Amino acid sequence: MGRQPCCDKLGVKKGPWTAEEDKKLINFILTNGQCCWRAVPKLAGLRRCGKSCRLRWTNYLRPDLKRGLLNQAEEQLVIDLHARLGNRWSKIASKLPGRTDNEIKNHWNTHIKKKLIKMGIDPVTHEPLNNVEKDQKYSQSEEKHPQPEAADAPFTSSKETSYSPADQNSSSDDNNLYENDPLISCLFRDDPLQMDFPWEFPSSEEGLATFSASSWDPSCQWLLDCQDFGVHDFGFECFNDFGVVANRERE
DNA sequence: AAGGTAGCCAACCGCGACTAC
DNA sequence: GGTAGTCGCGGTTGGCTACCT
Repeated sequence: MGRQPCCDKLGVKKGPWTAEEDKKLINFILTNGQCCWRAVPKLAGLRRCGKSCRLRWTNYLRPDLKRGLLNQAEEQLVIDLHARLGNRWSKIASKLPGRTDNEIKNHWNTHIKKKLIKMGIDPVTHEPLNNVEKDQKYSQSEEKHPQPEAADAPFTSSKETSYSPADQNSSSDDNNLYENDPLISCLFRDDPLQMDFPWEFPSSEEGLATFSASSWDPSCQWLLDCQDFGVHDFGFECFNDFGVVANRERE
């Protein structure tokens, strides 16, 4: 016999999360850590699927999340990584601290894609749109993603090698394919990309605030983020408690 | 002011890989 | 070794908001 089903569809709530549900989930994770997602809803007293809990946590409630639009440097990095990896959003997100794959995917589809098209660059192949049209005429039976030429791809680095987004299905050969590119090879190590530029983002009324990615302190951002996702609805008392719990755990 | 449209984003769905039984 | 559950990922959708006519 296998395992039990992830959730018994009956009685499982769907749709937007309420402040109360968020509170329960946050409280549970901060107290118990991320364990088996299947068990989370039951243990946390939620009528949700474990899958839904995981998504809510990773995409919205995680204390180390950055809120707000991607800055220019992040956007450039996303474009660069997408040129090499294609739609492997989780891989791309793993190199952008505080950003989720969902967030990057949304940003790509709503902002970057349009920007690139406006600039005459095909967002799939990262080639100039004219070239893409020509390629499609010449080789309709060939691969969907022609190999980008380094000189023609304005958003790719000078260290361009022979991979393309078309390689995205060849997961087992990733290491071999990308080992010559420092940027890509770092994706297959556990450590996040060390960016030597500071994160810059507009802080409400003080112009630009800067902080370095390496000095990232989740506990600080956690407190700042409370305002961002409408924590007022939760009641601040509970978040004071979370802060205490989180700090205790760190000690 | 009201209705229509476009943009944005949180959340869901379905699939594949992995793994427990 | 086969079956079935879990997890994570990428694609898609639906609802809310802002903007336009």
